[in-house]
Amino acid sequence: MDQSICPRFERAIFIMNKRWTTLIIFQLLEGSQRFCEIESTIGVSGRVLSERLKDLEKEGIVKRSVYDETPVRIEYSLTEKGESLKPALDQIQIWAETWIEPNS
Amino acid sequence: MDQSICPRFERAIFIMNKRWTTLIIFQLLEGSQRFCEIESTIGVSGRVLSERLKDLEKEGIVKRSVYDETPVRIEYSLTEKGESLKPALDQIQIWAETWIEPNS
DNA sequence: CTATTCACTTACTTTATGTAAGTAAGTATA
DNA sequence: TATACTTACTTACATAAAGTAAGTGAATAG
Repeated sequence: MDQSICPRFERAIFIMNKRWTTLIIFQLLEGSQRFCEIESTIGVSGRVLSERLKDLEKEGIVKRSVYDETPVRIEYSLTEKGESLKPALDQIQIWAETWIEPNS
Repeated sequence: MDQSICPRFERAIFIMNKRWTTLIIFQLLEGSQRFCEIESTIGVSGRVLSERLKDLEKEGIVKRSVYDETPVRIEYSLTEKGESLKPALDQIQIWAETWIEPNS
């Protein structure tokens, strides 16, 4: 490589640029959700969702909470680090509203 | 699917969430660049770069300009639609500066 | 000539994702 | 008391996407 890109930015992109990740975070910005809710809302397969949620937990972006009811309830939510991605996703939303046609 | 995500946002994510796309756009925000410059700066393979530039051209985000010099010079730059992704990428950069450690 | 550069393309390998079935723990129904 | 059903996954296998490396054609340098 000749020059190089800011390594923090590159790492941020590395995290967010995996398929489904941004959509999962976007979904969790609405509030905490269960596995099958995320699965059915965004249309990701369970196999990949499970993988992504683990990655995001490791990155400290998502928190997994187990509620010991019967039956047990497991909810995923954003940490502070995750919540603070909101301005970035908001900007993508603004861009989309301006530049993406509703029918494409 | 139970509910559904805003289709414009989903489409925006569909475009941007392919591997390398965001990095290519980020790179072109610096100014127009040649194929091999992008290739060597971000470390993407020629095979994928070629594919992505074509996709981004179709989306109206990137413009390909041929300068008929000897040897011919081909430069890629952002259209207005592409440039207007800057605020979104800026927000990712801000997030990265706050939340990503330099050594990870 | 021969070598080299640029902007790609092609062929082949490796990795990522999708699909579908399976599992374990518990609840509800017949 | 079976049987079926739900949730939150995991596993096995098939397909799609990306990486690697070599090749192409046009031009220019030595």
